[in-house]
Amino acid sequence: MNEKQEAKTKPAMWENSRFKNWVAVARACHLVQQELARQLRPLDLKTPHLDIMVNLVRSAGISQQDLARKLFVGRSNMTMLLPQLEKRGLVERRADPADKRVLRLYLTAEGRALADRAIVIQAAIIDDMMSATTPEECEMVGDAMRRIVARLLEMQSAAEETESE
Amino acid sequence: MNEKQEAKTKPAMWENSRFKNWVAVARACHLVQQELARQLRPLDLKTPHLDIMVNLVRSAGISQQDLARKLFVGRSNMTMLLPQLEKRGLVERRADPADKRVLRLYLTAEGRALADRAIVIQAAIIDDMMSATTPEECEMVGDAMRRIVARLLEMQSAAEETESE
DNA sequence: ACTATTCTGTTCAATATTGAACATAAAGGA
DNA sequence: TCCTTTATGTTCAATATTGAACAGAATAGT
Repeated sequence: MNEKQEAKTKPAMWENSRFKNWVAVARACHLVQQELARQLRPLDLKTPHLDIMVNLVRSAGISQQDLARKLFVGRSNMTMLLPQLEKRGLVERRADPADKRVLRLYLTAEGRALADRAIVIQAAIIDDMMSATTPEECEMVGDAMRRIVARLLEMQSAAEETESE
Repeated sequence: MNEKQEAKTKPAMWENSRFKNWVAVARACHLVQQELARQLRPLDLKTPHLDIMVNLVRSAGISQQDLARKLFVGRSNMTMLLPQLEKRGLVERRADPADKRVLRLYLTAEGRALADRAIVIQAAIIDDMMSATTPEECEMVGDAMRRIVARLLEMQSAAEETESE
């Protein structure tokens, strides 16, 4: 009831606690990205590159498509970014003999070494800022976010179905 | 083989609960942005435009610089985006008579009307996904995030000082 | 009053990201 | 087998974002 009223009446949107609290989440995300970008500058890495490399550490041999899906970005984005990393000798793309369409991705030794250094930096930032929470809070935030992600993925699938119809 | 190497070199960064939980936060933010962008498409609005207009609803007459600071983006970003909104007749930029450097920003009636429609959409998404949390959780997430933001702003100021020195 | 410094907004080049259209490879159905 | 559909990666144009360098206006120190 309260929520429905708020949704209709314009002025009190900022006192909607869900709205207000989410704004804080978005702000935090934005600032983390900026801080990470700043600290990665000496390594000549941008955050999207790090995202890719982090995933390759865990999922060597993944295809570009699957990597894009994991990162929630478009395939074309991978097509743009991966050749850069390949030219720097950080990533290797090997054709899959079984399916000639797919390119399988691997970190080189150099890529792995750089990824390790970058991950240390990223973990340090996260560790620092998350020390503003108690372990219980941190866990609860994570749980809540995983449920929210699940809900958003539902919305996403629903939208895709509606669109294809 | 590959997995054993991982376990040795990196003592499982992925099991660091702070890291893991933050990943969920980042994923949620990313997906919200996408869902919002999709639902704003019919209004021909992008999320950065909405961010600007939302802030102008609350802070009419703000300067470009102050707006950029509120949004944690560069001044040049405002210089790029605002003329677009001005040409569409959604935003007005008036020179400040007291200080000839600054441009003060206002929503037009049309801009206000469009902002209202967009805000309803945004609030609906947030309301939907945050319904995956209890009110207590939602409040706790907000509190934790505000502390994290404060910590990140400290890091930011520290970095700026170090740089200027 | 004058100079140096700071502040506001702009320009510009570089990069990230997206969606649509495309080409090729694989899979499925008749 | 042949045709249709689906999947993977690429190309391309459009847009967002940034940081550095800049011009003009205001401020402070002298």
